[in-house]
This record gives sequence, C-alpha cells and structure tokens, in this order.
Amino acid sequence: MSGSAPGARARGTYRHGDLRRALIEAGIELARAGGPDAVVLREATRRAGVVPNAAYRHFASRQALLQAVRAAALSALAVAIEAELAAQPAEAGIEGARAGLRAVGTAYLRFALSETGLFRTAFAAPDALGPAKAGSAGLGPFELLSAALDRLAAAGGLPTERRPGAEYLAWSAVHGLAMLAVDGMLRGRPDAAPLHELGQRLIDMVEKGL
Amino acid sequence: MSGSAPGARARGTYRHGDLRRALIEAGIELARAGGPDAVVLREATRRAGVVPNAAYRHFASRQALLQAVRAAALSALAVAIEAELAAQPAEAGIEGARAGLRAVGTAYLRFALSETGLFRTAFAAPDALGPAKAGSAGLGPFELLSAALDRLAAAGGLPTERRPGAEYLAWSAVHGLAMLAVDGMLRGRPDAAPLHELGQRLIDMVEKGL
DNA sequence: TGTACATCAGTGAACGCGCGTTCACTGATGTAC
DNA sequence: TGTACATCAGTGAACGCGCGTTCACTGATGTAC
Repeated sequence: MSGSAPGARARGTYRHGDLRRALIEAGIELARAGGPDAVVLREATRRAGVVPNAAYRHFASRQALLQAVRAAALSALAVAIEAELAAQPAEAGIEGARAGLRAVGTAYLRFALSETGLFRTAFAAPDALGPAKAGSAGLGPFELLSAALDRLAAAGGLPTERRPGAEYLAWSAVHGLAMLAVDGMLRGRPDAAPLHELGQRLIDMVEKGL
Repeated sequence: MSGSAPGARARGTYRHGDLRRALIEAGIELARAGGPDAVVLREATRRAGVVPNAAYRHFASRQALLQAVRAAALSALAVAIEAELAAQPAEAGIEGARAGLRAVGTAYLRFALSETGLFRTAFAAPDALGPAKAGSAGLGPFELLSAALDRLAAAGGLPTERRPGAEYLAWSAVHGLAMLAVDGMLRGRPDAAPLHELGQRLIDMVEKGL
C-alpha cells in the first residue's frame, strides 16, 4: 500500500522505526485534546499508521500506554515551570525566593488553563494506575515546588519549623484553583474575578499563610 | 416472571412506582463505588429491575441521569457540611466564626476521603455537562462556605476589603488537598503527614493568609 | 564479501463485550361519561 | 356504580459502534559463520 493512512506519517521502511515513541506522541495529542479518557489505544495506532495490535509490541496494555502519556504530561508541566523560573530575573535574598515561588504557582496555573487535557491527564485518577512510577529523569512539578520552598526557607522568608510539609499546603492551594477552573466550577459564578487575578491573590494567601 | 432480577426490588405492580428515583438511587450507588464513569445507564436499570430503555421515560440520555446523580452527590456533600456545622457548639464572636469556617473545611475533606466516588462525581469534568444546573433546594457546599466567611467578616475576623472573592481562595485550598488525596498523588510521599493533620494545617494557612 | 539463519516488529483477521439508543408494542391505570 | 377509552410506563427485540485484546502469520533486518 503506497498511500499512507490518513494522519499517518509516510513510512519508508517496513519497520516503523520508533513506534513506541510514535504511539506516545499520538497519545499525547489525544490527551491534549480530550483528557485521559481520550487516550484510546486503537486511535493511537491509527495515527501512527499501524495496525491496532502492533501496539502490543511496545505496551502490555492500554493502561501501560496511558501511564507513559501521563508521565509525559507531568514532564511537560515540569518544563513549563522550569521555563517560567528561567524567565525570572536572577535575584538573591527573600525577594528572589518569593518570586521563584510565585513563578512556580503561576506557571502551574497557566499550564492547567492552556493545556487542560494534558493537565487532567497528568493527574488522572489512579483507577488501575500504579503509584505514579516516577519515570522522568529531571525534577517533577512537585520537586520544583519543594526546591522553591527550600530556597525561601534558606533566604529566611519562611520559618524553618514551618518548612516541613509546606509543599503540600502550597501545592493544594494552587492545584485546587486549577482543578476548579478546569472542571468549570468557577464558570457562571457572578463575582468570580478574572482567573489569573484570583491566582495571584491565592499565591499571596499562601505566602502569608505559610 | 415471578422471580425478580438479582438486585432488583420486588415489584408488586406493573408500574414501577418511582422509577426515576430508583434510577437516581442506583446511579448514586454506582457513583459511590466507582466515580462518574461508573454511572452506566444499563447497570442502573438492571439494579432497578427494569429493562434498559425504560430509563428513557425519565431521562433524555445517560448524561441527564449523570447530571441528576451529580446534583445528588453535591447535595450529599452539603448535608455533610451542615451536619458538621450543627455539631459545633454555638459560640458567638470571632472564635465561633473561626470554628464555623474550620468545620466547613473539615467536613469537606472528610467527605472527599470517605465518599471518594461521590466526591469525584460531584466535581466531574464537564464533558457535555451543562453549567452545574443548581437544582437542589438548599444551599450548596459553596454557599455554606460563603456563609461561613460572611460570618467571619461580620465578627471582625476578616478585613472587609478582603472578603470579596475570599470563598474562591479558601475553596481552592481545601479542594486541592481533597483532590490530591483522592487521586492518590500524596501516596508514597515520604514525608507526607497524616492527611487530617495536613488538613488542619491547611485550614490554618487559609485563616492566616486570608 | 557472501550466504544461512534466527529474531521479532508489524500484519490480517477475528473475538466477545457492553454500551447507548431506537422502534413498535402492550397492557395496567386513571378518567370521563 | 359501571363501562369505554385514552394515556403512557415499562416491554421485547434489535441496531451499530468502537473498544481492548488474542491468534497465527510473514518478511525485512541484523548477526554469525
């Protein structure tokens, strides 16, 4: 068959070359557009231009593929946070540390809103998913947040006795706003301020409350 | 057929009597056990002891049933919060108001952990769901939180200029922790304190940060 | 450099599944006279 | 109080669908001699 399937990349060789990666990439697109439930094994193989069962050479099951896509989504979030941190002017002391913490929260919220499907996939319910299976090499979003808090504590912006566990509190606040926004719970609320303003106020609250 | 279907209540009359309610109740059980995706129309009719298409006398589609179940889940959460509030010793002034706010948060978290399926259903993604369709008569969880904050502001425990929008911040924090716990994101974290302790610290943070 | 061979990535066909939904029906119920 | 009738809740049967997954296969690729 010389004509490739719709949406499939032309394949020069008989072997695909890197079907595993192609399937993950297709899965990421699906997740981006429709969240975790949209990561459908058959559709991923279709997009990779391959017959459905070919996926089983690379993934034991649909769950395994979803797991990989989930790891990629988590990693994409981490990259977004790192980019925001890198864009921050280097500043020492408390102010710099505060800016770093804000950057983490801001990037997290922006990612949730602009990449809703991936965000929802990254935090998909654990139906049969293993325990997160930290596969990525670099730091995850959670570790980046922890680092920002370490820096703040080191700079004296956070009493050391309050440091332990603080990441869970900060994470909860930002994650909650992201979730409420993503699930549409804030839509139609009369007095709901613009989301990014709400986000800034939320981060203020966390800083002060910690 | 004299023997009723397994799981179905015996039906004396030809008419079911209140199939609509029975379907919702079956849907609630399904949601309780498996979250929103488990609310399957055919299974609900099975449990109601009725043929699948009978559901269409009462619901236009599976989505409509899910919508009704979702409203019920939201209402169950509100009831849990009200119960916690009612259990609070009546106390005037700032301290009473603070206790009220804590009660809302505490009940919210407890509900999320003990009724995970219902909680997830209450905040199910809006795939094709309408805008919440506030069907319930009483106050929803959000309104109860708002009232608690009103009381706190009236008692002088919250500067009035900070009152507007504060419900979104408080809600986000508690909702976030609930979601992280429910989705298993806190499992396997080495230093994660017991959840209810984390919850209390979180509510502390909100109080101070607001 | 050439040949024989094992490997294993992708093929082709097929499964069983449970789902949501549509159709024409039937017969108990409640109402009008 | 009795009879005729319209209503409409639930029946029975059937659809088409897309899914995940299994099976036996084939043939290009890379390796060993």
